[in-house]
Amino acid sequence: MNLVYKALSDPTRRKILALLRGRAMTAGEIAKHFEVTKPTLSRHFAVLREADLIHGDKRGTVITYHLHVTVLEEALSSLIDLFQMKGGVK
Amino acid sequence: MNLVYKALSDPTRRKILALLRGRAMTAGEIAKHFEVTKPTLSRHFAVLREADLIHGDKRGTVITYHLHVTVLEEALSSLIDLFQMKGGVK
DNA sequence: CTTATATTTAGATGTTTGGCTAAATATGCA
DNA sequence: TGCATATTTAGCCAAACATCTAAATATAAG
Repeated sequence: MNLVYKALSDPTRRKILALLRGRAMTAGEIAKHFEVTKPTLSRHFAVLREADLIHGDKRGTVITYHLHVTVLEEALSSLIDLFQMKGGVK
Repeated sequence: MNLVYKALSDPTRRKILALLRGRAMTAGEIAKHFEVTKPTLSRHFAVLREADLIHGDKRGTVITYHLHVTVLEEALSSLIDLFQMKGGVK
C-alpha cells in the first residue's frame, strides 16, 4: 500500500490518474497534457504500474494505459479507515 | 495541497497522524510508538506542521501536538474530487 | 545556580527522486 | 529491406529525503 501513497504524492502522477479516470489513453495522448519529456513520463508510468494503479495494453507500437479504479478506491478507503473518518468523506 | 500529499506519503507520518486522531499527544508520548530517534521524529513533526496537518502547543518543556482534522479531511476530499469518486468513499 | 528533562537544531551520510539527452527496441508500412 | 513512429531503457545530475549523533535551547525543580 505504501507504493500507492508514494505514487500519489507526485502532482504529475495524480494528473495522469485523473486523466485516465475519464478514459483509457495512449502514452502519446497523455504526453500532450504535460510539458515534461516522454522519458520522464515513461518513468511515471512505471511508478504507477509498480503501485498497480494502472496497466498498459500494447497494440502495435502504441501502449494504451488503463486506470485500476478499485486499487485507487481501496487506497483512499484505507486512508479513511486509518484516520477513522467513519462516515466516509463526501 | 501538494505538501499534504507529500506528508502523507511517509508511513511514519501517517502513523503519527493516526495516533493524533485518537487524542493530542506530547512529542515524547508519540516517540514511544516508534523506533526511530527523537530528532528524526522532530523532523517529521516539522513536515507535518509545514503541511498544516498538526500544530504543537508548548507548555513548559513539553510540546503537545494536535491534529488538524479538517485539513486532513479536505485533503482526502480533494483527492476524491480529483478522481471523480462522486459518491464519496466508504 | 546547578542539574535533569523535553525537544529541537546542526551537520553529516546514504538513498531516492524527478528531470534531462541519447540510444535502444519494437512495430508498421512502403 | 529500409524508414518512420511510439515508447522505453540507460546513464547522468542536482535536489530532496530519512536517518543518525552530537550539541544547543528552554524550562522546571531542588
